[in-house]
Amino acid sequence: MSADKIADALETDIVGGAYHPGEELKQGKIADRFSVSRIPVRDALQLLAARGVIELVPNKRARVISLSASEIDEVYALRLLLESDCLRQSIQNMTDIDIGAIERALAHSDIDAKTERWADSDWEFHESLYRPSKRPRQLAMIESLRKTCRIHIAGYGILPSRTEGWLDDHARLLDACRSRSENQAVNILTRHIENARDTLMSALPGTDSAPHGQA
Amino acid sequence: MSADKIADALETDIVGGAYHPGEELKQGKIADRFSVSRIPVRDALQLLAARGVIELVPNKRARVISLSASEIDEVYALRLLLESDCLRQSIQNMTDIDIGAIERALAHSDIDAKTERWADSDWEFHESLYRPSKRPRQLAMIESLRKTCRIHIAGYGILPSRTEGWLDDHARLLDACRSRSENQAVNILTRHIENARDTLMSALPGTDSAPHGQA
DNA sequence: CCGCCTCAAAATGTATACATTTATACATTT
DNA sequence: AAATGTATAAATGTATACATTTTGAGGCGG
Repeated sequence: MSADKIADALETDIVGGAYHPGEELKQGKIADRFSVSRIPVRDALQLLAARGVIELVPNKRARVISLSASEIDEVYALRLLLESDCLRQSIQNMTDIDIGAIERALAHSDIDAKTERWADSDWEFHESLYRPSKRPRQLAMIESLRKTCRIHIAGYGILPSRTEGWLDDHARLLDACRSRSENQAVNILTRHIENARDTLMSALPGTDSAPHGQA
Repeated sequence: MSADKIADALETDIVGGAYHPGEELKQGKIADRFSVSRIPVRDALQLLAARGVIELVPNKRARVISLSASEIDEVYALRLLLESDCLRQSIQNMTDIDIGAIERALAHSDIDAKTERWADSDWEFHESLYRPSKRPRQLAMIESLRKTCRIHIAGYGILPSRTEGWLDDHARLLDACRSRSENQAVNILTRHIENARDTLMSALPGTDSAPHGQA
């Protein structure tokens, strides 16, 4: 098993909530688990650090990222900026074929609602929304920021209780795309993301139910 | 010499134009140069890949990034989005102390105009503009995108011939900050960045003087 | 003359062994 | 008992040696 595969496996575990934010990853343990030496494990950890999944300080143990409230707030501000712009670009380029792909992604996420695959399907839907923008780098940034959020959501055990509301947002986003209503789509998306932000913020350890307060 | 230092030294060389886009970096050569084994060199290369300075594919040689015209176009689109937003946030938080820091950075970049230190001073000025935004993550993204541009500018041997115009833009940006004119500042910044983009695009190998054409 | 295959040289990937740094537990002191 | 210093254990960083993959040159055939 090579560094890439190890990184992918670890990332799946981390975004799935098997490790919570701040938890340590020891090279030796991981090497044993995958039956390799520590060298490819080190490479894998570097890759995860590059993807923003773990934090790596020389001579210290690797840790799953753990963001403060204000850091999470900035991440969501960046998501609002990048995803809104991406959606605008996307709608401007959107063909009927793209609409079809979004419809399929919506149906798929409908099936996976309330299951453990929800997060994956949710991302697939948004990716289908953003892909027509033809902005691969921007899309990668968005995916990375979303992964950051997901690690915290999974790590703090936030259940997908509001899945219905989110599915509803998705359906309305699709409608806005069908009619090429840029502003309407961006409005829906903005509320969608702000909603997710507040859900996460109020579940943060230390802050008890303070939806978007201090910064 | 450890991985961090090696990465920093290599990055300085690359953004300084010692390597041009697409050029190969061989682990063995670098290891000899710094009198270490290939292990810390590999770590350094991973760090540079994480910073977006080189491209790293398993079993292949490391290469300095080399972006196509459309990729560079996307990078500038992202810069326009992120830097404009950052400047707005910054001006909203800006104190007189911050203004003073911008004034000093402007004076410093004035001194370094037309020297090889221009690029560093230019970044210092923009950093002083953006720092009051209190968006460290957004600032890091901007710095990374700018570094990407700088690698290509340096690698294709674009001389700082238009430095006076850019210094003028900086002075006008400072004025706009003094009067807290968000829109005016963003307008100046937008033209400033678009100007730099067109300068780079028309110097790209393969495209001869086509300022912002196909995408 | 161009394209393709083969094979040796070179570069990257990995395991093992060892050095260095960090962390934990324990004893000591106040 | 709390705080501090020290020693032992554990984890990370690096060098060397070897396996694997890529690459590039040369020869072969079209």
